[in-house]
Amino acid sequence: MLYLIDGNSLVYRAFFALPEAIATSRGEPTNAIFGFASMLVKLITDHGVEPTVVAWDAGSSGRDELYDQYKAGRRSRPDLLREQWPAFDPLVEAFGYRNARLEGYEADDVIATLAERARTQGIPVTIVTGDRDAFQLVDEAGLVRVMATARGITETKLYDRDTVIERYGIPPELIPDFYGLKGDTSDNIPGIPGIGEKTAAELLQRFGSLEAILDRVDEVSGEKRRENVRLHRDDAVVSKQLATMRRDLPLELDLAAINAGEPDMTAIRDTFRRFELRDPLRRLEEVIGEIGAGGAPAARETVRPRTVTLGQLAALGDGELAVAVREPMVPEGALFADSPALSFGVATATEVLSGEMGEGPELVGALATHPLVVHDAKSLGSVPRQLAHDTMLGAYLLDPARRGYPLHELLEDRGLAAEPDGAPADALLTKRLAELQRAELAASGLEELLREVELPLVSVLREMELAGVGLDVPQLAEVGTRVNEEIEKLERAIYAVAGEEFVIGSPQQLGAILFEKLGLSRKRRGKTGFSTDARVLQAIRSEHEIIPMVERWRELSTLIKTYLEPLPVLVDAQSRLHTTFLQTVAATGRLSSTNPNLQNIPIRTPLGREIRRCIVAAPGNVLVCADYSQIELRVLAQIADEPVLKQIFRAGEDVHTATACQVFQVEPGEIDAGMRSKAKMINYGIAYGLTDFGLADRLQIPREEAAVFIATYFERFPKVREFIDSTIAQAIEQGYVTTLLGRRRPIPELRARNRQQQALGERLAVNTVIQGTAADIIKVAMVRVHAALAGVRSRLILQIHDELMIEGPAEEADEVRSLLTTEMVRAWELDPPLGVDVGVGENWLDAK
DNA sequence: AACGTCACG
DNA sequence: ACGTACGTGACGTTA
Repeated sequence: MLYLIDGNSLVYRAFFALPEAIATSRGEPTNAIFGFASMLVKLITDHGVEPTVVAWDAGSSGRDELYDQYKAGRRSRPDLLREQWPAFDPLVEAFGYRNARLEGYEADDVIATLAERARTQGIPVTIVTGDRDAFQLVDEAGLVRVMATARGITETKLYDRDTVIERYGIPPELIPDFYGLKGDTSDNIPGIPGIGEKTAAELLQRFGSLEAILDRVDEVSGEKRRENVRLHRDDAVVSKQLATMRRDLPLELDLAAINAGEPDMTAIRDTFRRFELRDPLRRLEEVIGEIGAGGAPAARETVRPRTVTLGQLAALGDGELAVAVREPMVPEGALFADSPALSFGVATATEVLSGEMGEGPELVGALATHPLVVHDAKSLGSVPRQLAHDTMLGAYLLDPARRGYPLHELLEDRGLAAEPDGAPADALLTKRLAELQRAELAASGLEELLREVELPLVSVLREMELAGVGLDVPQLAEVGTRVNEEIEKLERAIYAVAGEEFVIGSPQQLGAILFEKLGLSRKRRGKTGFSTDARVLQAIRSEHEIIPMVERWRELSTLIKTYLEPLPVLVDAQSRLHTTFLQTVAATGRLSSTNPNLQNIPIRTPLGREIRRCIVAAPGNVLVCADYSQIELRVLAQIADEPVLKQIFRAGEDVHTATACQVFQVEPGEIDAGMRSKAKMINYGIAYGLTDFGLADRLQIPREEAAVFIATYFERFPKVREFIDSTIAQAIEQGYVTTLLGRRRPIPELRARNRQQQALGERLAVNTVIQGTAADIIKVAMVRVHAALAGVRSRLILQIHDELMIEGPAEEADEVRSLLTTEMVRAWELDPPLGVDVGVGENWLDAK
């Protein structure tokens, strides 16, 4: 395997990722050197010593002529990095690797040229870079792969053709088209405004290339978007050229003659000691010692699958199978046909089968008689009726706070496999992973939660995603027009008052205007400067006329950019929006919603409510919306067994008003809206681990006063204090907390040495029990409601944490209303019972 | 990629 | 002395 390393990319990345404080004892900066050396060491640790070329930029880029703004936005290489620059060439040579550069060209063109030559000579290549453009070099035959830097500096992810498609939704050869559309701000590649990653991928899937999009611009959906494409077509074409790597540089370098580096340990030691890189040197000496002792990397098990057709699967009987797919496989020439092809793998008890086919649902259909084990069953498009185990859900229940659950990461953690391989191998490994998980789930008491709640929920969620929710596009467009007009006026007014034009959306530039130029009061500060967030602006509102305008601009531009512009583009032919519910993201057990997020549709401001009014039922249908009333506080009352709080709910009183009476020690008649809202803040604050400081800040009162409120709260509701204390004690003892249904969340923060982290751990422990229990309850309710809807046409379409939305024929509304209430209340039968408020309407606003 | 900001529960 | 209320997702800017 030949390694081609983009030196510039890695060095820049190391420089920006690592603190400037990394330096020699003489004060010479070494953060980039340290980072780059660490990466080289990591490569040897993971893959041994291999033939390696490191490419570098040299001289001015020929692209300057193509686009004069190219990289104009990039600041000249900071001095701290410039000082480190001379170290890299000798470092590379010490490892026994080759440096390569060509005057007038960038490192990525050198890499592209070498990768192309290697490919034609049949030499397998791994490109190591942080530059996303390089994905265009990945080839179909698997000869050229890209190892891209991930988080931190030594974490990497290996991309082959399938993983590029998984990540971007497009094959490698369309990467230049992709950046031509989307642009790349860090390289000053303009692209087309309003087109981000998702839109670029969608358009390319549909049209096949940038040129096809430009030719057939009339077919692009969305008026504004069409206009943008027409207006910026030249930018897009130039951007694509900028993003296209040159593969034909006149480089004098014979790849076949490059041997595995022979690390010159004397030179390496000298260099590492010179820059005081003790840790990387120690790691390198360890690994070189091992390799020298003959420790070759362990050979990977090869799977030899039997090739079958979909029809032949029927002959498999009815035992449990593990299934995996790789998608979408792009057929040669026919780019992204309507039904993307899949390659699949099936692992039975005794053998592994593989095949190719059209769609996930067909595969699920062919295997209908089998209990199936899958990783992320919802992503198959059709959820198996007999979903026996889902390794993604299993991993989530075992450790719900992980960043993500990619199959290969889980496998790697257990030493099962590492690099991308194929669907048959995935199927076999999914099966093994499932066996390991089953034992652990049983040991942790999580089996029932998986079997009775999370697995049945998968198909419910999939149906909700497919059903979608209606959007009144013309109405939304009308709101958008009004908002756009107002925002333009505001911008002119803001510039006039500020005395100059600036980027209002840049907190940095806004801060400079407000705090430096206009001298307004500074409140809180963050990592990069003084905060300009909504609470700060509110506090200094009366200091200058610019503030209310900026506040309004913020509100409007958020609503425009997050809802008014993107939503209409996402609707299907029936004008419906289809979200994706994520079941393994929230550490507390909640669901989340993405692409679009339908769990954060506005409601709090008048303009927000206008947007919510645009979420509508189909003609003849109505929306039935039911939400649990104060579910988290009821959960708290129940788990804490707090008699006064329970009595408030039993009596059907308004809990915030009642709390206000208790905390402020007055009669119910004396509570005004302000007191109620303060009590509300205290009620929810308690569940989140509020401090006197935090309450004081939010209520704009002295800290002492806030402390009195909190103390009074705990006097009146003493069992809440006991619940909090015992929950924290238990979390410290066990290392985790559990919810009503036994869902677990480990709280490693409690074991941290720093007190801040510990305090965070305490808040997480308490909040997770409450929020997680509420999440358990509504998940149970969803499964029950879904079952209860079997005989009618109405369907569940949304969940918003404590609220369920059903759409159906108007004549079913009464029946659905009562069924919904009943099942939601029954999800956890307690005393006093859960409260549910339900409403019906043709749009979301009216249904609440 | 990280940060700041803001939409929701 | 230090930070200060939990859980999400989306967007724009900047390094």
